[in-house]
Amino acid sequence: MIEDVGGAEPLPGLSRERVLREAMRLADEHGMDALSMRKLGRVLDAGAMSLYHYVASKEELLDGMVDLVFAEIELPTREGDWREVMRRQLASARDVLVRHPWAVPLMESRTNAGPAGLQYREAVTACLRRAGFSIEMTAHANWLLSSCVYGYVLQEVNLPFDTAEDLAEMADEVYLPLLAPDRYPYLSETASTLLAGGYDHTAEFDFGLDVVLEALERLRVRSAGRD
Amino acid sequence: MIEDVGGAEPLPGLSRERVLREAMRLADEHGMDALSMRKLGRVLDAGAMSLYHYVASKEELLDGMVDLVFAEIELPTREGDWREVMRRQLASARDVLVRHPWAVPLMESRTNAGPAGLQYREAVTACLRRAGFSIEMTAHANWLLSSCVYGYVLQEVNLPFDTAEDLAEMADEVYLPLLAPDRYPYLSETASTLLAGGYDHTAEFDFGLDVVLEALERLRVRSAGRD
DNA sequence: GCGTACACCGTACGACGTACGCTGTACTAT
DNA sequence: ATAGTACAGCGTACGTCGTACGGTGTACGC
Repeated sequence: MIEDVGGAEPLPGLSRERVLREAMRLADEHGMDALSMRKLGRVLDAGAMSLYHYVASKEELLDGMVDLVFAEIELPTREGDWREVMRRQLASARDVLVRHPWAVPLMESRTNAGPAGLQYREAVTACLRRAGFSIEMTAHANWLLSSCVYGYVLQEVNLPFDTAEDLAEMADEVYLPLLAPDRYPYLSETASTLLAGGYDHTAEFDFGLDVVLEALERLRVRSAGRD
Repeated sequence: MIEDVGGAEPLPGLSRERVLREAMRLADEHGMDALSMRKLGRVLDAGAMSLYHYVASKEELLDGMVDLVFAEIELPTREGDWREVMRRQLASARDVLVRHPWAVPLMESRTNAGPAGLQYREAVTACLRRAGFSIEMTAHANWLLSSCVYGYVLQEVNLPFDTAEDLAEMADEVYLPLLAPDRYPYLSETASTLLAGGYDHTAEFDFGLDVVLEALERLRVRSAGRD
């Protein structure tokens, strides 16, 4: 059967690229639960089994999606203060992961890094090494910074509100009753304060990142002075 | 039908407690994929549908499991230097999460904190507040420390080896071919070095934690001096 | 004109979560 | 004693999932 190449829509037949892209779109818009081979096929005007010409299995599809996510993250630039460079880079990583929240748990259970994932890690490692960190310290820093991003996004996508208004709306109905002050005095104190002052995901992220970057800088300078 | 109370095995009929415990055992031993209502029922000598008398849905079952995991984490003690207390506490958290790796992605997609989860967060918040952190700074510290633990465990359970021997074994077959030095010079440099020196998950965790704790202590002292 | 390769699909199998309605037992009110 | 009610547990069935398998038609080399 010949491919229907009539429409103005992007229908250049199937391709691995198109399959992965559409899978990402489905996951972004309707969540990971909505991503089934049948639904993906339907979106692509194809049968479920046709997809298996481009991905070996659903697992491999997920691997590919994760790699596409890595490819979206800005790589560290080559010049500039390493802290500034990493700040920009990690902000981009957070951005991308928040935009594709399904990717975080996926990265966790996935062992096979794709080319984009490898290139990403290579670039970050390179940035730290060029800044003067030793190999061991680079490994430490790499771990710590990645932890912050992963952990932060994990927490951000978890919270059931996106904006300060959402938060204020939910507070009365859900949070305050849950956090009875007599049972959870400290939590409820914190909740009230944050509620009053507004809550900004980005500010929270930047603050933590700053603490870590400055601490690492101190270690870098100290070890450099010892050379 | 009367319950068969003959055997020496722990068979006190069904109960929410028993259902949750057995679900955890299944997930621990055979992974999250193996946790289905049918299999869980079989392990409990019951039909799948009987479980629905103790959990409203599989989602609620997962909520309960997550809360049991929180309950396993040691709470911070009341006295001692806050850094030492938190170090112990977070080490316990890492320990528990590595023992139940399925819990990490679960915590991510779960909005409803159970009593143990709330109590855990309350205790950590209390510890930081009593150490002298402001409400805002406590929130920051809480976020940062949690991120480290989550992110760290995310990375640890990801790595396909547990011990240094495992790593050495896999290295030749998998890592070194993957990390071609001409394409990924920095990564392969790091891999060789870490391989030669051995790799210790605990040391890596402790190092990063120390960096963060010391940085937070500096902030605490500085703000205390301003009072 | 024929053979082969390939893109694609329909069907089917065994798993899954769970809605529904049926059992048999235990307890309470009369 | 009897009837009524509540409840623990189960069997069956529906619609979903991933995917193995065996088609079917078109394109192209000989």
